[in-house]
Amino acid sequence: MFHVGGARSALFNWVMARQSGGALVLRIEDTDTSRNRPEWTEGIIRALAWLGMDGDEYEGPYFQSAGAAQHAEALRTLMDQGRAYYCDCTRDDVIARTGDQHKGYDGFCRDRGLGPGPGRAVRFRTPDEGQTTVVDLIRGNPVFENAVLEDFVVARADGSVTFLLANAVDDIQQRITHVVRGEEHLSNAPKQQLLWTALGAEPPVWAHVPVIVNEKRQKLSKRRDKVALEDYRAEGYLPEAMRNYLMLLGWAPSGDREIVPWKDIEAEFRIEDVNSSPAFFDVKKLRAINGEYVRALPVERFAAECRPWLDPARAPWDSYDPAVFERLASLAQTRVAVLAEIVEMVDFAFLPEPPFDEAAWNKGMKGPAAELLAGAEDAYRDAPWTAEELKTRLEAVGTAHGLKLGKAQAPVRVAVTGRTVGLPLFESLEILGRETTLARIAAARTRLG
RNA sequence: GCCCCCAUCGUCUAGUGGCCUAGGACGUCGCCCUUUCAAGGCGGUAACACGGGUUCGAAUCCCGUUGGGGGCACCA
Repeated sequence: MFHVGGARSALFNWVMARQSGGALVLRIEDTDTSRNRPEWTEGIIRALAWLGMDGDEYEGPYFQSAGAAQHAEALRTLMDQGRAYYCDCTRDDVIARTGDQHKGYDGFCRDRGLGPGPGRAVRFRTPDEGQTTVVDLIRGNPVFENAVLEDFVVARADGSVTFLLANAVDDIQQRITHVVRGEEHLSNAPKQQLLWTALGAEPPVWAHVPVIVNEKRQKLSKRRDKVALEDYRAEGYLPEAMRNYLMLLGWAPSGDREIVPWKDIEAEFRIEDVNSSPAFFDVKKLRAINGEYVRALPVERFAAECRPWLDPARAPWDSYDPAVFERLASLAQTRVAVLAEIVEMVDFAFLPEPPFDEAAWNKGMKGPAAELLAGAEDAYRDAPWTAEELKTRLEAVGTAHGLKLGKAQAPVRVAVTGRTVGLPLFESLEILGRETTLARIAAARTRLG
């Protein structure tokens, strides 16, 4: 599962790396062995590739767990400097003492001089005074009082180091100059910076990207919101549209433009211009933008992009004819905003029977539907099978009943396609062919009684 | 509770002291086109959270208020 927020951060990182000629490094932060799956990495790589980031666009992936030796060494350095100490407090101990779940560590073991042992973690001794200023390209330079920074854990009781330390060590070693990540990490920045300094390095420049929120203005969460890039991909959002939209969240290209070629984005983007307030993930807008991209596709490309959704393995029909779809594609292109929608747009042509929908049937078969269908059947039996002719003949049938084409076509549409709305009717009939069309009209007449 | 952040139409944004009776896009509404539905065209709707300053002048700068958000794990 690749979170859309992560995707946006990745995009920002990517663009910045390309602009500066620097390298983008992909690091899998797997220091917590208890919650890690190798296949997740594959998913991340696949998602990045879908967005346009092939393996040659970044260095790595590096696995953080592979650096355990250096992490351990850094830990020793901190111990030797007296910047870290052993602690045997459990979380419950701390809460019992402070009476507050969210108060952070109280420094109980700071000067107990504990040695290593089972159940003992290592905490970093944060300075009692002074301030830590985080140089952040997006939110100015937030200042943190060192005194309010708790003594955080840098190594677990089992000896493994935590994310904070591992990151600092790896960042220093990989000579990271810019850290661009979600705002939820902002409060980690001063801690990590303290670590960088303690390890003798000059801290990087940060950019904490505002979170993406839902309609209730809360950070998008896997639990309650649709956040997986893969889900959008499966619905038929185009990667070009997705990355264009993601870049629009918190940033805007020059001029009154929104649909912008990627090369322009790459040329114009500046992390300093990213808004510092949270942005709502508006699927309606995403959809609109996707529609623009879909319509801009050459029709052959459009047809090719639709293929996965039409494949009998996935579609509700057993077999389908690519030649038929090719003829329908141009009719469907302006009517599809998200590729998955192609299925119900053209299913009438591949299903043995038109799909039946009670509401559609009732709506389409109102009034003189029976007479209209009878008239159409007669008119079509020997008609030259062209859309033009089919239209003219049904028009005449309608006129005989005092109806305009808009009304007269309704029963035929429902009889043949099963729906009240859809592709242009006469063109569809032409492609469907006389035999099927007539058979469906006859079937509908029977059903009508 | 503590730390940090944020605040322009419903939404994403433009705007960096006069060009702003605040622009664009999505949404929404209406009209046109029309074989349904889209697409397309035209038009409407709708915002500087509030209160104080600073200034000749403030959406833009400062302070406060209110409101929202993020974080406070031996997760990352």
